[in-house]
Amino acid sequence: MGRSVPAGDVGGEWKAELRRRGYRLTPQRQLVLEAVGELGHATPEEIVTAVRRTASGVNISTVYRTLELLEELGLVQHTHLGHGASTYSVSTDDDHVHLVCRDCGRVEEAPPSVVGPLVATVAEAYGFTVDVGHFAVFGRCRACSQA
Amino acid sequence: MGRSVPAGDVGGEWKAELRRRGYRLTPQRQLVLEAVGELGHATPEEIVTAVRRTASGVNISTVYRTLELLEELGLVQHTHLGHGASTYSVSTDDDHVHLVCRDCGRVEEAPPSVVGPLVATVAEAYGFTVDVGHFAVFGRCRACSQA
DNA sequence: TTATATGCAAACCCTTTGCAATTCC
DNA sequence: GGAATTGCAAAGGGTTTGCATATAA
Repeated sequence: MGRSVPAGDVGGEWKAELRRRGYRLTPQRQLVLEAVGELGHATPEEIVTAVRRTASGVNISTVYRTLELLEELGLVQHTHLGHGASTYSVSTDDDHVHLVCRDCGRVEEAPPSVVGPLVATVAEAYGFTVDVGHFAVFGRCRACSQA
Repeated sequence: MGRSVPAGDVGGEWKAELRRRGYRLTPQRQLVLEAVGELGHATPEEIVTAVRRTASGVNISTVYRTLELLEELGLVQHTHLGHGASTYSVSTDDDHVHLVCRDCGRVEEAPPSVVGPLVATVAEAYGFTVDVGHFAVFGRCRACSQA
Protein backbone atom coordinates (compact mmCIF):
# COMPACT_ATOMS: atom_id res chain seq x y z
CA MET A 1 0.00 0.00 0.00
CA GLY A 2 1.44 3.30 -1.02
CA ARG A 3 4.57 1.63 -2.37
CA SER A 4 4.98 3.31 -5.74
CA VAL A 5 8.73 2.76 -5.85
CA PRO A 6 10.59 -0.47 -5.13
CA ALA A 7 12.79 -0.31 -2.06
CA GLY A 8 15.87 -0.77 -4.20
CA ASP A 9 15.28 2.63 -5.70
CA VAL A 10 16.52 4.33 -2.60
CA GLY A 11 20.03 3.27 -3.43
CA GLY A 12 20.28 5.27 -6.62
CA GLU A 13 17.88 3.95 -9.20
CA TRP A 14 15.90 7.15 -8.84
CA LYS A 15 18.78 9.17 -10.20
CA ALA A 16 18.49 7.42 -13.53
CA GLU A 17 14.72 7.85 -13.44
CA LEU A 18 15.20 11.57 -12.83
CA ARG A 19 17.30 11.98 -15.95
CA ARG A 20 15.04 9.75 -17.97
CA ARG A 21 12.31 12.27 -17.33
CA GLY A 22 14.48 15.19 -18.36
CA TYR A 23 15.25 16.42 -14.85
CA ARG A 24 18.69 17.14 -13.53
CA LEU A 25 20.48 15.64 -10.61
CA THR A 26 21.51 18.44 -8.28
CA PRO A 27 23.12 18.44 -4.84
CA GLN A 28 20.00 20.08 -3.44
CA ARG A 29 17.79 17.25 -4.62
CA GLN A 30 20.05 14.63 -3.15
CA LEU A 31 20.30 16.46 0.15
CA VAL A 32 16.57 17.00 0.47
CA LEU A 33 15.84 13.34 -0.18
CA GLU A 34 18.45 12.29 2.37
CA ALA A 35 17.09 14.71 4.95
CA VAL A 36 13.53 13.44 4.53
CA GLY A 37 14.77 9.91 5.01
CA GLU A 38 16.73 10.76 8.12
CA LEU A 39 14.14 12.97 9.79
CA GLY A 40 10.93 11.05 9.19
CA HIS A 41 7.73 13.04 8.85
CA ALA A 42 9.39 16.45 8.86
CA THR A 43 8.14 19.86 7.80
CA PRO A 44 9.79 21.83 4.98
CA GLU A 45 11.24 24.12 7.62
CA GLU A 46 12.83 21.23 9.48
CA ILE A 47 14.09 19.80 6.23
CA VAL A 48 15.79 23.01 5.13
CA THR A 49 17.43 23.30 8.54
CA ALA A 50 18.87 19.82 8.18
CA VAL A 51 19.99 20.42 4.60
CA ARG A 52 21.74 23.64 5.58
CA ARG A 53 24.03 21.83 7.95
CA THR A 54 25.68 20.48 4.80
CA ALA A 55 24.91 23.22 2.27
CA SER A 56 24.26 26.48 4.04
CA GLY A 57 22.95 28.40 1.06
CA VAL A 58 19.93 26.27 0.23
CA ASN A 59 16.71 28.22 -0.02
CA ILE A 60 13.34 27.20 1.38
CA SER A 61 11.67 27.68 -1.98
CA THR A 62 14.05 25.16 -3.50
CA VAL A 63 13.01 22.73 -0.80
CA TYR A 64 9.34 23.20 -1.64
CA ARG A 65 9.99 22.75 -5.35
CA THR A 66 12.14 19.71 -4.68
CA LEU A 67 9.59 18.07 -2.40
CA GLU A 68 6.95 18.53 -5.07
CA LEU A 69 9.22 16.90 -7.62
CA LEU A 70 10.20 14.02 -5.35
CA GLU A 71 6.56 13.41 -4.59
CA GLU A 72 5.73 13.35 -8.28
CA LEU A 73 8.47 10.74 -8.70
CA GLY A 74 6.91 8.70 -5.92
CA LEU A 75 9.94 9.02 -3.66
CA VAL A 76 8.34 10.96 -0.84
CA GLN A 77 4.82 11.65 0.33
CA HIS A 78 3.25 14.23 2.54
CA THR A 79 0.68 14.07 5.30
CA HIS A 80 -1.61 16.78 6.61
CA LEU A 81 -1.54 16.72 10.37
CA GLY A 82 -4.26 19.33 10.63
CA HIS A 83 -2.42 22.21 12.21
CA GLY A 84 0.64 23.93 10.74
CA ALA A 85 2.82 22.64 7.96
CA SER A 86 2.38 19.26 6.36
CA THR A 87 5.09 16.68 6.92
CA TYR A 88 7.06 14.59 4.47
CA SER A 89 8.40 11.08 4.67
CA VAL A 90 10.01 8.71 2.20
CA SER A 91 7.65 6.36 0.42
CA THR A 92 9.68 3.32 1.42
CA ASP A 93 8.84 3.81 5.07
CA ASP A 94 6.06 1.57 6.22
CA ASP A 95 2.67 3.13 5.83
CA HIS A 96 1.09 4.13 9.09
CA VAL A 97 -1.92 5.96 10.39
CA HIS A 98 -1.35 9.17 12.33
CA LEU A 99 -3.25 9.70 15.55
CA VAL A 100 -3.16 13.42 16.30
CA CYS A 101 -4.14 14.54 19.79
CA ARG A 102 -6.05 17.77 19.59
CA ASP A 103 -5.13 18.73 23.14
CA CYS A 104 -1.39 18.15 23.40
CA GLY A 105 -0.72 17.96 19.66
CA ARG A 106 1.33 14.82 19.91
CA VAL A 107 1.28 12.40 17.01
CA GLU A 108 1.20 8.64 17.52
CA GLU A 109 1.57 6.14 14.75
CA ALA A 110 -0.61 3.10 14.35
CA PRO A 111 -0.24 0.25 11.86
CA PRO A 112 -2.37 0.44 8.70
CA SER A 113 -4.24 -2.64 9.83
CA VAL A 114 -6.38 -0.46 12.09
CA VAL A 115 -7.96 1.13 9.02
CA GLY A 116 -8.41 -2.12 7.12
CA PRO A 117 -12.18 -2.29 7.60
CA LEU A 118 -12.56 1.38 6.74
CA VAL A 119 -10.57 0.97 3.56
CA ALA A 120 -12.64 -2.04 2.55
CA THR A 121 -15.95 -0.40 3.35
CA VAL A 122 -15.45 2.84 1.45
CA ALA A 123 -13.93 0.96 -1.48
CA GLU A 124 -17.05 -1.13 -1.77
CA ALA A 125 -19.65 1.50 -0.97
CA TYR A 126 -18.13 4.52 -2.71
CA GLY A 127 -15.48 3.23 -5.05
CA PHE A 128 -13.10 5.36 -3.00
CA THR A 129 -9.45 4.27 -2.78
CA VAL A 130 -8.01 5.33 0.55
CA ASP A 131 -4.49 6.69 0.67
CA VAL A 132 -3.45 5.27 4.00
CA GLY A 133 -0.19 7.18 4.29
CA HIS A 134 -2.08 10.44 4.05
CA PHE A 135 -4.31 9.54 6.90
CA ALA A 136 -4.77 11.76 9.93
CA VAL A 137 -7.08 10.77 12.74
CA PHE A 138 -7.95 13.44 15.28
CA GLY A 139 -8.99 12.91 18.83
CA ARG A 140 -7.65 12.76 22.33
CA CYS A 141 -4.74 10.64 23.49
CA ARG A 142 -4.77 8.54 26.64
CA ALA A 143 -2.88 11.06 28.74
CA CYS A 144 -5.13 13.96 27.78
CA SER A 145 -8.29 11.91 28.23
CA GLN A 146 -7.32 11.18 31.81
CA ALA A 147 -6.41 14.75 32.62
CA MET B 1 -20.75 10.89 19.34
CA GLY B 2 -19.66 14.46 19.13
CA ARG B 3 -23.03 15.62 20.39
CA SER B 4 -22.06 18.03 23.13
CA VAL B 5 -25.22 20.09 22.85
CA PRO B 6 -28.78 18.77 22.73
CA ALA B 7 -30.58 19.41 19.47
CA GLY B 8 -33.05 21.70 21.23
CA ASP B 9 -30.24 24.14 21.83
CA VAL B 10 -30.30 25.29 18.28
CA GLY B 11 -33.58 27.06 18.87
CA GLY B 12 -32.21 29.52 21.39
CA GLU B 13 -31.05 27.70 24.47
CA TRP B 14 -27.49 28.57 23.55
CA LYS B 15 -28.22 32.26 24.01
CA ALA B 16 -28.89 31.72 27.68
CA GLU B 17 -25.79 29.57 27.92
CA LEU B 18 -23.76 32.35 26.34
CA ARG B 19 -24.81 34.84 28.98
CA ARG B 20 -24.41 32.33 31.75
CA ARG B 21 -20.77 32.19 30.81
CA GLY B 22 -20.41 35.96 30.80
CA TYR B 23 -20.44 36.36 27.03
CA ARG B 24 -22.70 38.75 25.17
CA LEU B 25 -25.25 38.08 22.54
CA THR B 26 -24.39 40.10 19.46
CA PRO B 27 -25.89 40.20 15.97
CA GLN B 28 -22.60 38.98 14.56
CA ARG B 29 -22.67 35.86 16.69
CA GLN B 30 -26.21 35.04 15.70
CA LEU B 31 -25.50 35.61 12.02
CA VAL B 32 -22.35 33.49 12.01
CA LEU B 33 -24.12 30.59 13.67
CA GLU B 34 -27.00 30.84 11.19
CA ALA B 35 -24.61 30.98 8.25
CA VAL B 36 -22.72 27.90 9.41
CA GLY B 37 -26.01 26.04 9.71
CA GLU B 38 -27.19 27.07 6.28
CA LEU B 39 -23.93 26.52 4.42
CA GLY B 40 -22.71 23.25 5.89
CA HIS B 41 -18.96 22.67 6.06
CA ALA B 42 -18.00 26.18 4.97
CA THR B 43 -14.76 28.10 5.24
CA PRO B 44 -14.49 31.35 7.24
CA GLU B 45 -14.32 33.20 3.93
CA GLU B 46 -17.56 31.65 2.73
CA ILE B 47 -19.17 32.33 6.06
CA VAL B 48 -18.26 36.02 6.09
CA THR B 49 -19.59 36.34 2.55
CA ALA B 50 -22.92 34.88 3.63
CA VAL B 51 -23.07 37.03 6.76
CA ARG B 52 -22.37 40.17 4.78
CA ARG B 53 -25.49 39.71 2.72
CA THR B 54 -27.33 40.68 5.90
CA ALA B 55 -24.75 42.84 7.68
CA SER B 56 -22.27 44.24 5.21
CA GLY B 57 -19.78 45.58 7.73
CA VAL B 58 -18.83 42.34 9.44
CA ASN B 59 -15.11 41.72 9.55
CA ILE B 60 -13.36 38.43 8.87
CA SER B 61 -11.50 38.59 12.16
CA THR B 62 -14.80 38.75 13.99
CA VAL B 63 -15.82 35.61 12.15
CA TYR B 64 -12.67 33.82 13.26
CA ARG B 65 -13.16 34.92 16.84
CA THR B 66 -16.81 33.97 16.76
CA LEU B 67 -16.15 30.54 15.30
CA GLU B 68 -13.63 29.89 18.03
CA LEU B 69 -16.19 30.87 20.65
CA LEU B 70 -19.00 28.84 19.11
CA GLU B 71 -16.70 25.85 18.97
CA GLU B 72 -15.81 26.28 22.62
CA LEU B 73 -19.53 26.30 23.38
CA GLY B 74 -19.92 23.10 21.43
CA LEU B 75 -22.20 24.67 18.83
CA VAL B 76 -19.96 24.26 15.81
CA GLN B 77 -16.94 22.16 14.92
CA HIS B 78 -14.26 22.40 12.31
CA THR B 79 -12.65 19.88 10.03
CA HIS B 80 -9.28 20.00 8.30
CA LEU B 81 -9.75 18.99 4.72
CA GLY B 82 -6.03 19.03 4.04
CA HIS B 83 -5.74 21.82 1.55
CA GLY B 84 -6.71 25.42 2.22
CA ALA B 85 -8.94 26.68 4.97
CA SER B 86 -10.68 24.41 7.43
CA THR B 87 -14.45 24.14 7.26
CA TYR B 88 -17.08 24.56 9.92
CA SER B 89 -20.40 22.87 10.50
CA VAL B 90 -22.94 22.91 13.29
CA SER B 91 -22.55 20.22 15.91
CA THR B 92 -26.15 19.12 15.56
CA ASP B 93 -25.53 17.87 12.06
CA ASP B 94 -25.00 14.16 12.00
CA ASP B 95 -21.39 13.22 12.39
CA HIS B 96 -19.83 12.05 9.19
CA VAL B 97 -16.51 11.05 7.80
CA HIS B 98 -15.06 13.18 5.00
CA LEU B 99 -13.65 11.43 1.97
CA VAL B 100 -11.39 13.92 0.21
CA CYS B 101 -10.30 13.12 -3.33
CA ARG B 102 -6.75 14.25 -3.83
CA ASP B 103 -7.20 14.53 -7.58
CA CYS B 104 -10.43 16.47 -8.05
CA GLY B 105 -10.65 17.82 -4.50
CA ARG B 106 -14.29 16.84 -4.07
CA VAL B 107 -15.49 15.89 -0.62
CA GLU B 108 -17.90 13.01 -0.08
CA GLU B 109 -19.51 12.23 3.23
CA ALA B 110 -19.77 8.77 4.69
CA PRO B 111 -21.64 7.68 7.82
CA PRO B 112 -19.61 7.30 11.01
CA SER B 113 -20.29 3.59 10.96
CA VAL B 114 -17.48 3.14 8.44
CA VAL B 115 -14.95 4.09 11.11
CA GLY B 116 -16.52 2.05 13.89
CA PRO B 117 -13.84 -0.66 13.85
CA LEU B 118 -11.07 1.94 13.69
CA VAL B 119 -12.51 3.82 16.65
CA ALA B 120 -12.79 0.64 18.67
CA THR B 121 -9.31 -0.57 17.79
CA VAL B 122 -7.40 2.59 18.66
CA ALA B 123 -9.45 3.07 21.82
CA GLU B 124 -8.43 -0.35 23.01
CA ALA B 125 -4.83 -0.41 21.78
CA TYR B 126 -3.83 3.21 22.43
CA GLY B 127 -6.44 4.67 24.74
CA PHE B 128 -7.07 7.14 21.96
CA THR B 129 -10.55 8.65 21.65
CA VAL B 130 -11.31 9.41 18.02
CA ASP B 131 -13.10 12.62 17.17
CA VAL B 132 -15.16 11.34 14.27
CA GLY B 133 -16.44 14.70 13.09
CA HIS B 134 -12.88 15.87 12.61
CA PHE B 135 -12.06 13.00 10.40
CA ALA B 136 -10.59 13.48 6.94
CA VAL B 137 -9.77 10.51 4.77
CA PHE B 138 -7.65 11.14 1.68
CA GLY B 139 -7.60 9.09 -1.44
CA ARG B 140 -9.07 8.90 -4.88
CA CYS B 141 -12.77 8.94 -5.70
CA ARG B 142 -14.45 6.55 -8.10
CA ALA B 143 -14.49 8.99 -11.00
CA CYS B 144 -10.80 9.87 -10.67
CA SER B 145 -9.79 6.24 -10.19
CA GLN B 146 -11.38 5.36 -13.50
CA ALA B 147 -9.85 8.28 -15.38
C1' DT C 1 25.85 25.68 -25.29
C1' DT C 2 21.41 26.03 -23.46
C1' DA C 3 17.58 24.45 -21.03
C1' DT C 4 16.89 23.43 -16.31
C1' DA C 5 17.42 24.70 -11.47
C1' DT C 6 18.57 27.85 -7.98
C1' DG C 7 18.43 31.96 -4.90
C1' DC C 8 16.27 35.97 -3.83
C1' DA C 9 12.54 38.93 -3.03
C1' DA C 10 8.04 39.79 -3.36
C1' DA C 11 3.45 38.22 -3.22
C1' DC C 12 -0.01 35.08 -1.79
C1' DC C 13 -3.45 32.84 1.37
C1' DC C 14 -5.04 31.89 5.87
C1' DT C 15 -5.08 33.28 10.56
C1' DT C 16 -3.98 35.96 14.70
C1' DT C 17 -3.19 40.13 17.32
C1' DG C 18 -3.03 45.09 19.28
C1' DC C 19 -5.69 48.79 19.90
C1' DA C 20 -9.14 52.41 19.69
C1' DA C 21 -14.02 52.85 19.05
C1' DT C 22 -18.34 50.76 19.82
C1' DT C 23 -22.02 48.16 21.98
C1' DC C 24 -24.36 45.11 25.06
C1' DC C 25 -26.06 44.44 29.69
C1' DG D 1 -20.87 52.94 33.40
C1' DG D 2 -17.85 49.57 32.37
C1' DA D 3 -16.46 45.36 30.53
C1' DA D 4 -16.96 42.68 26.42
C1' DT D 5 -16.95 42.95 21.49
C1' DT D 6 -16.05 44.87 17.17
C1' DG D 7 -13.54 46.77 13.06
C1' DC D 8 -9.41 47.95 11.30
C1' DA D 9 -4.77 47.50 10.17
C1' DA D 10 -0.77 45.28 10.75
C1' DA D 11 1.82 41.21 11.47
C1' DG D 12 2.41 36.33 11.50
C1' DG D 13 3.06 31.62 9.58
C1' DG D 14 3.25 28.70 5.46
C1' DT D 15 3.60 28.48 0.53
C1' DT D 16 4.07 30.03 -4.28
C1' DT D 17 5.87 32.87 -8.01
C1' DG D 18 8.71 35.93 -11.27
C1' DC D 19 12.95 36.76 -12.66
C1' DA D 20 17.98 37.12 -13.12
C1' DT D 21 21.89 34.21 -12.27
C1' DA D 22 24.16 29.88 -12.00
C1' DT D 23 24.84 25.16 -13.38
C1' DA D 24 24.13 20.19 -15.07
C1' DA D 25 24.40 17.79 -19.15
